[in-house]
Amino acid sequence: MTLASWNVNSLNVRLQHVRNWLESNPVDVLGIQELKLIDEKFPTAAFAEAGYQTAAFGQPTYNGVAIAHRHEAQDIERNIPGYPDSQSRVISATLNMASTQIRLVNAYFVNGQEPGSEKFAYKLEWLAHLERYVAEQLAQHQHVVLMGDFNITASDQDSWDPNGLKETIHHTTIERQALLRLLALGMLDSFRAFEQAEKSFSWWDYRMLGFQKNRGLRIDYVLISESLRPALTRSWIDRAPRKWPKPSDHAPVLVELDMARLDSST
DNA sequence: ATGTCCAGTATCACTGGA
Repeated sequence: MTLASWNVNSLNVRLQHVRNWLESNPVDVLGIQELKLIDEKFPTAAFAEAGYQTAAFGQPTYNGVAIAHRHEAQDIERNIPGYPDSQSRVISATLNMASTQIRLVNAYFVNGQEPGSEKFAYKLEWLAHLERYVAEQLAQHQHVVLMGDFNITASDQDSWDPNGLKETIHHTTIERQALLRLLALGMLDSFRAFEQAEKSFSWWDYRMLGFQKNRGLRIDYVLISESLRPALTRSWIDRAPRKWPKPSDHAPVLVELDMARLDSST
């Protein structure tokens, strides 16, 4: 099965891109971030026509996340229990496969704007609650996937200019430590499980010819629980939609799992 | 530090993104 994560930067504007992309990339699951629309405006019918059920968690103007899935899903959860948040950033679902289940957490991490700002404090607080939430998911579910727009570069190799941007937003030590703590819970950065080209990024600034010059960041991830490592066969970033007219500034990140490789006897 | 590019609001200038 194939899972993908994509920050579409307004589903209103990008719906046709998503439909076109799903047509040539008929993934089993797509986690979407930055819907920028309310639930009443979520294009349920368009996804149904494409063969996907959906669970959405929107809000006016900003944020918003959704899961489009071909398999049956249950136990939909919105945001982080125990952490009241007016911003719609997390949606989770349990996906039923033939013989097993995957708990999927799709998240739009806080941007944080600038270290030291109020928004940065919110980012760190949100990250702490997410860590607790993922730990709970791992305790309750055999297989867990955490995907989304993390708004953090995991290391210098995930930035086009790690020296010039040292300790700026997405590059600070404290953000990276938060991401490392997520991994330390027993999650794997699926992209780095394979050899990848240097300067592989998932986001490029609209300005200053960012994409043409490949001045980007890798800030979109699909983390899988260690339990799924035997099933991991491929992980990649699809840069193609970033070349389309009026693109999202993010590219989809994909993971391929061969669930048949999991030893169900253990 | 600043400019620059994009989306949304009910605009004609602002916030927020990253």
